Amino acid sequence: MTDTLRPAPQLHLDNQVCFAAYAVSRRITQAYQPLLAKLGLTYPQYLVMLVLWQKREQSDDSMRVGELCDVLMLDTGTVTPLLKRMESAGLVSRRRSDSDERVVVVGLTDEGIQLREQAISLPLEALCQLQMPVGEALSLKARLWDWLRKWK
Amino acid sequence: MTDTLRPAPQLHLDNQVCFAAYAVSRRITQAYQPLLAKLGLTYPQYLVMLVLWQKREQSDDSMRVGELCDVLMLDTGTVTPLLKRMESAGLVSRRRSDSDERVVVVGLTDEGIQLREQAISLPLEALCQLQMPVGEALSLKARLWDWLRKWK
DNA sequence: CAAAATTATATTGTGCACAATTTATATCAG
DNA sequence: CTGATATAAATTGTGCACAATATAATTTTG
Repeated sequence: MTDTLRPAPQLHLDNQVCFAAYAVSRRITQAYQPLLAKLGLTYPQYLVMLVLWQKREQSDDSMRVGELCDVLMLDTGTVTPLLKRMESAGLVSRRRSDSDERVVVVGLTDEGIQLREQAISLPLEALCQLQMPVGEALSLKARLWDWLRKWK
Repeated sequence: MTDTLRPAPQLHLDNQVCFAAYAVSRRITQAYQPLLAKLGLTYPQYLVMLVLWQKREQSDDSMRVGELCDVLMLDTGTVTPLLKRMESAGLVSRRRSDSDERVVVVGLTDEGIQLREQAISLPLEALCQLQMPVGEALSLKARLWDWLRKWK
């Protein structure tokens, strides 16, 4: 047995930004999970739908895989299989671009568009689930987006 | 083709607390990853080491699997295989408790204790990696822990 | 004390995350 | 026009996360 270690507060769990962010993120995702299950979506799949629904508000829901990766800050190794599962589920379509055969364009199916109706109330329901006041959510959101803009 | 959708700002990606938290968490983990690779640790493995190192500052680094799950807010399906990999790597030991055969007690090996030396400077290096001032880190940390205490 | 309920961990199966590599297409330099 | 370079996705492999279930030991109850 080695001696007791000299305290190093910077290594204590409750002094870690990293763990706090990780725990908060998982906790929020957990609140969404049962709500999303009703729509047959996983959490990352929901994020893809958010992006495509938002794009469609401008009459165009098509998007390159690479754009999706950029917006969600995920890589193709995550996104490609994710989109394939969503395609099998009938929510999105995937096709090669005509102008550039390297590019794959993703779009919503009718079913994918319809699903938005059931998602409209979801963000608010998630806050309820967490017993988290809307003001608190807005303020934490602002703080985290500030951080992302500066250090992503 | 269906019509353009009526805008629903609550479904826009940049209005989601959930996505902001998820992106921040992954971004911070990414900063740690190359530093941890030098120590042969993954990020969740590092968190386990933090907990055990901290416990050892009080002369006792043994901990039940269930305690580890509680502290890290993870379930056994995540932690059990994680600990097995760490055991194979020679960082921790796992043994059944004598007093209660259901319980598995985890402890640090000598190698696991030694590894702390190389981790001492890691939190600061991660902030450097992110170009994130210490003050900013402290303040974000405080904010996230506040949230966890209230809504975990 | 024996059956029932509880507790602690492990197992199984699905779906991310992401590094590293591969495949295919497009662009550029000479 | 052709070889070199760059770009876009897909593939491969490892390690989480977590729901659901299983296994096994302990405690509680009648």
